[in-house]
Amino acid sequence: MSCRAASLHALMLFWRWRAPPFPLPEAGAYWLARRFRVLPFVGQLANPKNPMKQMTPLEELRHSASHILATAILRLYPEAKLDIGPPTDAGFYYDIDLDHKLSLEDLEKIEAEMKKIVKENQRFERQEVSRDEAIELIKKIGQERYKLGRLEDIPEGEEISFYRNGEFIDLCAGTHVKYTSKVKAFKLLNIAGAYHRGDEKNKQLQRIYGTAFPNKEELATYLKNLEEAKQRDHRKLGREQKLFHIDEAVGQGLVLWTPKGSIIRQELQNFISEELRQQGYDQVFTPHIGKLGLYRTSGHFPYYKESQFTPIVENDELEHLAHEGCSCAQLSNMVDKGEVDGFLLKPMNCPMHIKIFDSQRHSYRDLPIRLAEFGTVYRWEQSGELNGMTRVRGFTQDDAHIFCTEDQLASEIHGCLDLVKKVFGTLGMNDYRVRLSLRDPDSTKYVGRPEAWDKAEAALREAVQVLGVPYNEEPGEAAFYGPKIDFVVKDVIGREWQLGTVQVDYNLPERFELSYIGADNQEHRPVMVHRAPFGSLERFTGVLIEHFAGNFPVWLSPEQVRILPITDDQLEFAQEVQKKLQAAKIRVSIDSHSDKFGAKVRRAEMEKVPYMFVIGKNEAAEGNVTIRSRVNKAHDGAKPADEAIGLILEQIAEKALPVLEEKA
RNA sequence: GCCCUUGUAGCUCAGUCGGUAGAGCACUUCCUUGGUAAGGAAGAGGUCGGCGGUUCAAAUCCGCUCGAGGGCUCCA
Repeated sequence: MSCRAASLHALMLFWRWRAPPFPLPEAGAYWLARRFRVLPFVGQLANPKNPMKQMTPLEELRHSASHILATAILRLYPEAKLDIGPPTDAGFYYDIDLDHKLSLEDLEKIEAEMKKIVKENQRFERQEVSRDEAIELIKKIGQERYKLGRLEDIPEGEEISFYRNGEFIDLCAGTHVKYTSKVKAFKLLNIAGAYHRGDEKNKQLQRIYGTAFPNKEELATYLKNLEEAKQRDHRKLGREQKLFHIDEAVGQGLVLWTPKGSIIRQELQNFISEELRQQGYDQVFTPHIGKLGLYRTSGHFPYYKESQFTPIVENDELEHLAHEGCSCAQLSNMVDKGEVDGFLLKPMNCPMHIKIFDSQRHSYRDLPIRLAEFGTVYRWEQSGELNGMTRVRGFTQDDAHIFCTEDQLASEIHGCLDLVKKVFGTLGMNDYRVRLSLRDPDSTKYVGRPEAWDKAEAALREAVQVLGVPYNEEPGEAAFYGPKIDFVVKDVIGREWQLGTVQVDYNLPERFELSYIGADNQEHRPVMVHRAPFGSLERFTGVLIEHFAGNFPVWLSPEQVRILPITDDQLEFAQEVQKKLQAAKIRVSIDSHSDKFGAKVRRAEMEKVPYMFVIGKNEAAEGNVTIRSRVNKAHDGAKPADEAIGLILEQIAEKALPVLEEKA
C-alpha cells in the first residue's frame, strides 16, 4: 500500500489531528450502573490459589440471584452458554454467550421470568461430584463451552460441587440461600460487554448486571442513593457551575478550563507552590514536545507507545520520503526504528527534568535536587475510557522529580508522602486508600534490571509501613520504570481513581547515565523520586467537585462573597462594601438584577456562593451587612462590614472546610 | 478499541400512526424596588449531531458516520 506525497501527508495530518469539528454533544441520561468489584472468594473459581471463604448472607443472596438470573435466561434462551455469575460488592452479574443481542426490553422479560422462579420457591441443593462426573454433567446440560474451562481451574484434590435449583444446575462452589423465595428484592440494572476471563483477545460475552437486597426498602434506598449520587457528578456540576467545558471541536478528552474553574485550579496551584517553596523545591518550565530520541532513551517510546499521540514528523522529511515512494507502513516502521526522527507530544515530564539535572555537574553537596513543574502531558487514551475531567488526553500534573543519593532516599520519600497527606487532609479527603503498586514479574512491559526493581520496591514498602496507614500491595500496577505508592479515591458512582503518587526510580538515572560526584571524588548514580500529590489537576478537580458536591471551601470558591442589595437604593453602599472586599482580595460580585430579594438569594444558593452579604435599608444606614452562609442560613444579626470581611478572611486563611447543613 | 444505550434551543425535556418543530429554566427589553430559594409582560433563540437512502413528504423508517453515557479491556 504505497501512497503519494499528498495522501501521505494527509494521512500524517490525520494521525496528528483526529478531532474533526462536530456539534456539541448532548449529555444523555446515564443508566443505573457502577463498577462492581468482584469479591475475593469468587476467585475460588478463577484463581484456585485463593482459599474458599464462606459467603456472608448478603453475598449468598446475590449469588443466588445470579443463579436465578441464569435460570431465567436458559428458559428464555435455551441456546445461551453460561460463563460465570458471581456476587459483587454492590450486586451480582452473569456473563453469558448468546447470539441474540439483549436489549433493555429483554431485561424486563428476564426479570419477569426471575420473579416467577422466585415464586416457584425452588430449593437450592448442593451436589458434590468427582471430576469425571462433573465433566459428564456439564456435557449433559450442554454447557461445555465455558464450564469445562472453569472446571479445569479447580485444582486436583479440591471439592467439586454443583448447585441445583429447579431445572437449573450449575458448577458452583456455593454457597446459596435455601430457597429462591428468599430473594425478595432484586433488580436487573444493565447490559454490558465483558471479555471472557477479562482478556481482550477472548470473545466478548454479554454481562447482565443486577443487584439484590434482603428487602424492598433496602433496594429502594440503594436505587435512590444511586440517583442522588448522580446529582453530584462532576460533569453535571461542572456544566451547571461553569467550571469546565469539553468541546468536540477541540477534541475528545481535552479540557477547557473556564474562568470559574480556572480560579479553582489557580488556587490549588498556589497552595501546592507554597508547600513546595517551604520544602526546598525549585520551579522549572519545559516545552510540550521533545525529540523522539529523548523518549527512546527514557523508554517511553517503545514501552509506552500505544498510549502516546502519533509522533510528529516534519513536512520536508515527509515529502522527501514520499518522493522516494515510501509507504505509510514503511514510514511507521522507520519511525519505530529511529531511522526517521520526529517529535513527541510529551507523555511525561521526567525526561525533560532529567535533562535539566544533567545540564550541570553535581556534587553530592547539591543533592537532593528537587525540580517541580505544573507540566502538561498528552496521552492517547482509548476513546471508551475517556470520562469528564477524570480521564482525559491532555492534563497537567503537579509533577516533581527528586534526584538524591541512596542515603537520602528514605527521607525524601517520607517528605513526599507527608506532602500528599497534607494536601488530602487540607481538603478533607480522608476517604482514600493507599496502594503499593508493584511490578508483575511475569510481564515484559517494564524496563530495567530486576535488582533495581527489588531495591525500589523495598524502599517504598518500608516507607508506606512507616507512614502507618493501611495499604494493599498490587502487583502489575507499577509504572513501566518503577514501583509507586498511589493514593486512590472513589468517585460518586464508585469508580476508583488514582490521584497522588510517589514513585521510586532506579531505571531512568541509569538509562540517562546520570551521575554526581561523591565525597570520594568518584561518580555515583543518583536515585530519582517522581511524585505528584494531586496526580493531575484535571482529575483532582473533577474528584474535588464531587467530593464537595460543588460546595467548595471559601478559599477555593470562584466567587467567595455575593452582595445582595434588597433594593436599588442600597446599590451605592453595596459598591462601597464591594470595594472593601476587593481591597482585601476577596472575590466578590453584586447581584443588581431587578429581581425580588428571594430570587437573588435563590440564585446565589444555586450557584453555591459560600457567603452572601445582605444589605437593606437598615444595614446601609449603619454601615452593616447581614451574612447569610451555608450553615447559618440567615438572621445572625447585622455586623459592621469590616468585621464581616475579617470573618471571611479568617476562613480563607485557615482554608476552612465547608460546614454544611446536616444532610438527610 | 469492543458490547449495550443514547444524540430535538445555552440547560432539562415533550413531539402520538412519517405531513417541513414545542415547553420550562436561562438570555434580551419593558414594567415592578421587593428582607432570606422563583413578581409580571413581551421578545429573541433550533434546517431536530453529520452524510446518504426509502417516500409525494423524514426529527420520526433504514444504512453509514461522529459525539456522549454505562460496562469490558487498558491506564506511566
